[in-house]
Amino acid sequence: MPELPEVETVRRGLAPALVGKRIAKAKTKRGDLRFPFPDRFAARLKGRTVETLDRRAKYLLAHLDNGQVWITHLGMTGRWSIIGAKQQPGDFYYAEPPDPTHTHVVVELEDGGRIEFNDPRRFGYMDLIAEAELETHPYFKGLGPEPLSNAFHEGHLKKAFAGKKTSVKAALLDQRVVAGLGNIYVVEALHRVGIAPTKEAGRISAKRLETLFHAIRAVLEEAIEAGGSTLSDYAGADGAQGQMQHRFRVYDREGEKCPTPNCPGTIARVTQSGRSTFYCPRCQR
DNA sequence: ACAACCTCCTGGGGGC
DNA sequence: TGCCCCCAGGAGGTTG
Repeated sequence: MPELPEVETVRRGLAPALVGKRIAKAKTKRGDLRFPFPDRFAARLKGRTVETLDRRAKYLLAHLDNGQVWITHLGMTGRWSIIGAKQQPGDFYYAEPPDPTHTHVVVELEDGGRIEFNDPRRFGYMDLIAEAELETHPYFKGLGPEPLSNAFHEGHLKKAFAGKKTSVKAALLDQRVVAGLGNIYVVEALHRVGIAPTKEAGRISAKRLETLFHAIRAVLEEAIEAGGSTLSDYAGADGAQGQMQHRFRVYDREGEKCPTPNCPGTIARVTQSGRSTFYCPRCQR
């Protein structure tokens, strides 16, 4: 799924269609995604105005004018699309609708805009939460810092990894350590700094953790700039595919030559807790 | 506390 | 062409 850069790309694409707009009508096409929709979900959206569209970790947060926050998690294959024909430059209604078989939520805005949520695998979910309960809600309680915010800083990983016997890859996938990383960007960040994904988190020097900190920032920023990564399902709210997949150094590149200058290694694939890890055994230690 | 494994679900790709 | 198996960006849950 959508990791942080993909969710951020969706947020940026969706915002012009949604922020400041009043919801004329919302419709769910089934009772559940990963979880059941909250009670009277569609009725509670109707008539509300979206004040801001934020992101926390991999969640989209639409703050409504009644103190409620409309949450979307995209799961593995969730997409928000702004539907309609582009009439003139600056219009933001231009996505081609994805396969309607898996369109589960349709929201019509009072200005005539329409957005659709599509999710073949239905690992995504939505919820409505009171703003005052956001921080204590199970979705958000315990989430680590936003990696692109000041709350994530050079000393953070040292503190978070201290004494951890788990692999550095598992540690970085743990949303309590730092929020928003997923399989792809963890693997990419580790290659950039030459740390083996299997390395015990608590045994990495402070100096190397500093370089890792910078690599995490860099890879996420680059990915956002590239509009995220499209492997199969992911697309921005305007329907555009991401471009970051062309810049992967190791992800899904098993058997290819290691891109590190002068490294004679070959990218390997191993399984760590059921997920694919790609890395260069030669230059990642 | 932690690792390994399983689960939700659908679709695409490779092998035969 | 078809079938079967494996794999996939998340993440919560259960075991041991």
